[in-house]
Amino acid sequence: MVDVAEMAGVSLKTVSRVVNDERGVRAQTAARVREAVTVLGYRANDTARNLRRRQRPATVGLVIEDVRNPFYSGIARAVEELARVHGHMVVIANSEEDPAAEQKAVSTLLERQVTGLLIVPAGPDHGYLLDEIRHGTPVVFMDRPAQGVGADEVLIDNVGGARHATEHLLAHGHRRIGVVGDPPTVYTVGERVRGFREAMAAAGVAVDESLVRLGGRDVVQAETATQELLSMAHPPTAVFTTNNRASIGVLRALRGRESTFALVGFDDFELADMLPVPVTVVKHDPAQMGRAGAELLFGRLSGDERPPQRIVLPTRLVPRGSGEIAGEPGP
Amino acid sequence: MVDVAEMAGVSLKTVSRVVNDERGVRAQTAARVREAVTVLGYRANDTARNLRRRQRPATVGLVIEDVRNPFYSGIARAVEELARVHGHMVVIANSEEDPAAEQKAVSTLLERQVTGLLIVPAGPDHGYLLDEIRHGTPVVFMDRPAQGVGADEVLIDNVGGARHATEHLLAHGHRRIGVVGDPPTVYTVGERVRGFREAMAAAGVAVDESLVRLGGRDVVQAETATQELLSMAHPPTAVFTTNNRASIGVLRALRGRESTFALVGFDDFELADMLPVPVTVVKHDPAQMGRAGAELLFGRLSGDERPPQRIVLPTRLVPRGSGEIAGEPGP
DNA sequence: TCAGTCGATGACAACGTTGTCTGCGCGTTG
DNA sequence: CAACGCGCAGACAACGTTGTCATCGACTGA
Repeated sequence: MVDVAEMAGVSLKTVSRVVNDERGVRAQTAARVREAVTVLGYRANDTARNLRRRQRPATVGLVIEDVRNPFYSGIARAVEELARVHGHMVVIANSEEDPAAEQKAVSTLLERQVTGLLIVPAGPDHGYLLDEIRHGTPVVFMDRPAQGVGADEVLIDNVGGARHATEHLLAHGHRRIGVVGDPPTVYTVGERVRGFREAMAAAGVAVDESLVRLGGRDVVQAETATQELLSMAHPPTAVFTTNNRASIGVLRALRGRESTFALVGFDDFELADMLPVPVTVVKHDPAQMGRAGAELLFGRLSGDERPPQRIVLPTRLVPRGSGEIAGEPGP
Repeated sequence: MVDVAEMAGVSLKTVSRVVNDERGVRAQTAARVREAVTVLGYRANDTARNLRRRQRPATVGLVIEDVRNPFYSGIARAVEELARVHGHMVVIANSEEDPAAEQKAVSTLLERQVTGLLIVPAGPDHGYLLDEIRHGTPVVFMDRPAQGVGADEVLIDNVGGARHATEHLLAHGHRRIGVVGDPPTVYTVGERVRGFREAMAAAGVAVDESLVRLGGRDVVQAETATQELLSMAHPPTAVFTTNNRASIGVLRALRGRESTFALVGFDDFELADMLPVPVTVVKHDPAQMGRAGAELLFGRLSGDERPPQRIVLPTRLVPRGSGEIAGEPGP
């Protein structure tokens, strides 16, 4: 900047005025400055500018489990789009569902002075964010609520979606319905299992606990769980999967087997409709979640002072075939 | 920080020493400072620290086309992992294959003082980065080379992969082979089409240009192109797709049709092996590309002064069925 | 003609840190 | 006992900007 000022024969402040498009500089002077800027390849230093202006870098932090999961990349994309509109960039951190990693990421993000945080919580407690939130850093939790903090949340109707899925299977005569998915300690899984149990109870059907296989964290573990189910003396006639990874694991286990079962999965996934038996799913829109979260965040940044909001997004059952396989005739 | 200093009854510098784990502070004093830090919820201001230390925020910029494409999210994830190891965060920008958007993103990233840039180039010319690179900001181009700049590049063996794909189809008797994909102005598409033509020429088979349908940018357009191919008087007996989006478009168009053709697609994709006719693909590893790019970048940051490197990653043909459909007997 | 005004520009300080240098008190050494 | 070294702590300046205020010349209007 000093070089530019010297070359243009003006003061630092005038250069500052020109690069910031402030008024009060003669056109001729401005032109001289601009020339020097291009010649010297000067670029304003955002760090110094932010320090001086006592503002934070226009960056929001997004903490998710894994970008490779289409659910999260859908969220990430939507957040990025809205952020761009608001002149912000997005820093993505993968928590890998590990509370320690999440906390580490959040803390680094905070030191980096991000203006706001969008978090898919992995840890059980977010009290450690209380101070930050009180100090004015807006935080929005997505997909799962946070414990120990009052903050904006964007969730989906997990219980309702799971209930619909289960009712769908029940309607097709199924009574021995299994569940395959992640550990029930994961909020969404817990809720979805709850929806499943509610629907079963409402139909007066007892849940055979040996058919509930929760705990796998990836496709392979879901596959293994399914193989175990299939090799039981009385295998289930239908299965509800708690998320897209589990659905795919189940499908892999099912492939080539003669024995099969009906399936309804939570989360839609690409090509679900193109498989030999198209997969019936509980669909929802990751982009909608990302948008809603980002909107809340930027709303807070522009002065929205309402009490913490909770947005619950709808789900929709998309029947495609795999859930319509008939079970044994009911009693 | 002043508050902390006051509360602990020490000078600013001593607080600084404590939070930075510098030696030269009595244990007792340090404890007092640390207490004040927790009580007041003090967090070091990275902006000011970076300014003072004349260093840039430990952040790398990643410019890709769209995180939702598994190819890019695979890259993103690998980059993030390596970045974390090096204490860096990753800012992701989606260029949407638009040169203007790319340049805008790069420029913002640069103002943000990122320490390095990983770019999947959308624009044809990257001369505008020359200055930056000369000024010491390391830039690595991924998936496509950059014009007008000497910088590190990580590519895949597009020509070789496409040649293998084509040879595979030729070996199964196909002569009327079509191509569906993005505009050939996209570097990778151009290269893959080149590989296709080379293999055809080597086999002495003329390319029927009416079967080459390049220009679609998404699944839907590939689907349309395929429908056009299928409704021709002499439809192709096989098709080579230049990327995963195109492959999926083709598959969608093919579904439910009686008429079909053999297919080999560039890029692997999830569930490709689970479809009614498992899809033969030219496979490569996005994570490997992300890692290689990030390794180059961090190498530069730690003083690697070699001339610009070009890494070319291998591809592998994975026969799954869709490419093994027999064509008309050759002459 | 002269006070008053306005537009253009610059001097200076400050943003929150940290590197450098200095100072103090105490223990060691010849 | 003087000289020295060492551990600990603080004063000060500077990182690259920009907000504030001052300055200066020219122009306006009575």
